[in-house]
Amino acid sequence: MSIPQPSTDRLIYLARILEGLTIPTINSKELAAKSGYPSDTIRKDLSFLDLYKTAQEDDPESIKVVNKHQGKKGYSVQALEKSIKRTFGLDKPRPFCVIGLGRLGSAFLNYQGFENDGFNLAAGFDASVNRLEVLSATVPLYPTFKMGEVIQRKNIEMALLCVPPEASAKVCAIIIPAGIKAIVNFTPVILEVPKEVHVRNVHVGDELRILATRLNGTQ
Amino acid sequence: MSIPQPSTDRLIYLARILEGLTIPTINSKELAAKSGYPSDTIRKDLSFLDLYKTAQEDDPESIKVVNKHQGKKGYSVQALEKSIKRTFGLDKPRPFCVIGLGRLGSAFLNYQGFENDGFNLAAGFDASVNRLEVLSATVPLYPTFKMGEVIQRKNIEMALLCVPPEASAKVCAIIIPAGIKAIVNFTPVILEVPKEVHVRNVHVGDELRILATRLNGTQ
DNA sequence: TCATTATTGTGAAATATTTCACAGGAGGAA
DNA sequence: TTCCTCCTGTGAAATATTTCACAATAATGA
Repeated sequence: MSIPQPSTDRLIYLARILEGLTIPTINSKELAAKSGYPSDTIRKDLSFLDLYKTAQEDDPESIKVVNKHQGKKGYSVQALEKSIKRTFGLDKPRPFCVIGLGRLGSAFLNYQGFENDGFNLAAGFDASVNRLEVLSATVPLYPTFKMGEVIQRKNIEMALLCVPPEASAKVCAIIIPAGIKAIVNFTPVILEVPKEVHVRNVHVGDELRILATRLNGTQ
Repeated sequence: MSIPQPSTDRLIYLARILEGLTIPTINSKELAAKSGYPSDTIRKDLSFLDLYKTAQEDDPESIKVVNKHQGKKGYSVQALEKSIKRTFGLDKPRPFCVIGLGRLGSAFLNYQGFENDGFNLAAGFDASVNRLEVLSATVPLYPTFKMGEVIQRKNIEMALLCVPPEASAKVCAIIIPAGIKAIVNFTPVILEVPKEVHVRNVHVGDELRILATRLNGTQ
């Protein structure tokens, strides 16, 4: 029995909220206020988690405190966060790469949050050797012609695609055979990929459009 | 009777696909192949549009060609794109602003696509006067202390929030009373806003996490 | 012209998701 | 301890969304 996609999305958002908290416990109403989701929906979502299991493995003594009914206290923030990450396999870091090191791509080289997010930036690629020489990063950087080989060798399955629009199709033709299974696409191009490859498009114009429909009262 | 949110999201994505096409017509199966959505779902989504109306107002003669059954030809790409934009009020440009002109925020000052997306970048704001002097842009730039006044005077309702995380709450406290009703939030902070203000979070870490759950086969 | 074929548009059925509502258990007060 | 209150966890009901399936209709070709 699998977790519904809308629940998955909400739970990942809740994990982000929990990460930012310093209090020890929180109840479903407080989570509702912070997230904007109804507390019923949140409780239902949480019922898909392996809360009990997490508690048990971490510390058998803590079961009572960590989960199942806790009377008036709500949930342990820490246990909840762990449980969400564990349920979705986000507790062991996955390697990923950045392709295209222009304004946006190179900004990711300096972003300090990926470790905490559960990911490991394992490589950066760019077509311009000049650019690679100018950039200083703790991450290993490679020219495009080594991309396929490096992805394969390092077992990288995820990529941030930050190349100019005209390069996106060519890049996909290299990285997908090399083993990439998930792409965060920052180009405005619609990628045509096999259906086993997952894509999330990040497009400011579309975000603005979705918001605009809400301002309209259409929808 | 309103259009379901999932349909709205898909239609906006379809509009993006249609913008990139040079062919005159397309059918639901071809749209399915390009978008990844089932053709039935697409046809159902399109049934919410005011296709007929669009054709009529643009050119009374074109009704037959533009929509309703077209036999084996499918839809007019142009008419479909227009209809989606019209249905959601995306056909007249809306002003918006960029707040925080660091790496990411300043990149938006040079992005050429907003006009085409249906938006008008009307102002940029940053706390650092030095930074404002260095940046060259066709967009008017202002220091933070003028933000509330400018937003109000220009009737700006939408903002891209690109400030450092610790500044986000303070900024919201200024821009929301000034009239901002929709925010694309690029900070990793969960914004606490009144429920009439719409927020879309753009968070690379969360995108990676959602993709990771799919690689897992969880969900 | 007329038969054939491809494709739309959409009610109705199937499925999925959200909301409800309440039993049951835990904390707190006296 | 005992009662009271609050909050969880979850089936069941309500609602929403997706998929099905097919009548209607336009393009094509004989």
